[in-house]
Amino acid sequence: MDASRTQPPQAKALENVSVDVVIFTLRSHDLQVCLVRRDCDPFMNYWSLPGGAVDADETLEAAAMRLLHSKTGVSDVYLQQLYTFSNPERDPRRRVISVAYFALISAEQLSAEHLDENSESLSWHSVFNLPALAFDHADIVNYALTRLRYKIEYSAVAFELMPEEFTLRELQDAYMIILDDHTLDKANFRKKIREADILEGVEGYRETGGRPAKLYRFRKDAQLEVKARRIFP
Amino acid sequence: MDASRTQPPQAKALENVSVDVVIFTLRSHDLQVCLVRRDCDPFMNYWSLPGGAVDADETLEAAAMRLLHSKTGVSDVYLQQLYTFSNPERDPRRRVISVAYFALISAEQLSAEHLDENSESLSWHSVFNLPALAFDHADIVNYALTRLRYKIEYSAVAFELMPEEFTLRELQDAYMIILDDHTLDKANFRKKIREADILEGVEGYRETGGRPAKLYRFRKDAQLEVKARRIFP
DNA sequence: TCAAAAGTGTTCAGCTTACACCCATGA
DNA sequence: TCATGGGTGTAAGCTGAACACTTTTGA
Repeated sequence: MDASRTQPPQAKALENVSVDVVIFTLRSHDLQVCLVRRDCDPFMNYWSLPGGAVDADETLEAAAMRLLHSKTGVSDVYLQQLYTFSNPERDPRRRVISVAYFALISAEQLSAEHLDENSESLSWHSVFNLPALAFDHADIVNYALTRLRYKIEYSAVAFELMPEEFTLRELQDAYMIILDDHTLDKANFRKKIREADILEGVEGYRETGGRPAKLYRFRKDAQLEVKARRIFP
Repeated sequence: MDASRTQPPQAKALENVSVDVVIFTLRSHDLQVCLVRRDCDPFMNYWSLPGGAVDADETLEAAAMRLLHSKTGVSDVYLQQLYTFSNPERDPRRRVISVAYFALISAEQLSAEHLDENSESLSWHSVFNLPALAFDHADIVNYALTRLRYKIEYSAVAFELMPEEFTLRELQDAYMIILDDHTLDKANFRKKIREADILEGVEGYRETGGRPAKLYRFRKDAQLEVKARRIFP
């Protein structure tokens, strides 16, 4: 979407195609998406998803990755195609179909500058309390959230949102926040993770209010399987 | 794909976007896809998926439906977006991204003329024995098949491939053909279908080699839920 | 009365769910 | 020693797989 702003139309960009990216992260016990504020019409001053044009010689995924990097400073990110939106009226200026992607970034990966809360043009918003969004971007975010929730049940994508090292409680919190279901049973959750055989213990413990919690990280070799293998039965 | 052949580029068609449709049907104990033979370069004489350009004022889904109707004479069909393919080299002539859809049609819906086996330009091929396909169409078919197999496990899409009335054995055969797994247990399959509560009995029986089989049809009100509800646990 | 296919009931293993309990730490 | 949160074991219940069995037809 909105190719003209983030990247002026060039001879070498595709005319009727754009890419929008729903970038999720977990911050302060909340699932948040990256939004940018529009500085021109239509939808001036509305928040919208990061989006832009596709170069003539790049894949859609490369375009999404490029955008992601320009907005967050991060590369090497989990990125997946979501859906292609094509309502002819979705952009009032001209016909643009938008290929939506969703990305998962851990808060750890985000550098301080990109996390600056006071930025006028880019900030992170709770998916549970979104402002009015430009174009059909509210639909896109909702769909991305639905897909994330499905995916988390059978694959290990949740780890893409976790820091390098984490406790089992922190992982369970992540699941509960994403699913918006805070009733998961601790013992059963741990058993499920143990049987999936995707974690390995690391040295050290996290200080908590009570007994210190063991730290884990994602097994490197399991990480490679994330996109392919079905982790949970 | 291949916008230039099935529909000459017009001022009102999108330049860099096309739609390809993987049309599945069940015929003679086989899962088949509809293919058209190319009559010009590139990939002259290769088989390819039905595809075409998108008009400036129609959605991608409408374009896919229009194509589907022109090739099969059928409307009111199960149609779902699959994936958007964007490799810059996928069409050697120019940059075209292709939004792939998959459609499910029962053999009953297809009129005799469209089923003509001897047609030089359009015919149905077993997914288990495909010819070499033009462009990246083999990838598209494979991906569609994977998705169909997933979907059949938790939703009622298989019914889209069945005739109006059918026996439980015929339904089980459909599942086994699609999954390419001919070991499903009869009793367990029937129990699963019964518990899903999506069928209703109709008058009459199908003559078979042994005891006649009761005929069923899909419950009309359940049909509305197909796209939304998760039928199987 | 036998073959063929429809249709049903029952057992057993494995998994999920719920819940109770113990452990380690700091105040 | 008590509150807090980490960590584990187990019994009950449910689900799915395997299989044996009965029923109804035509030859």
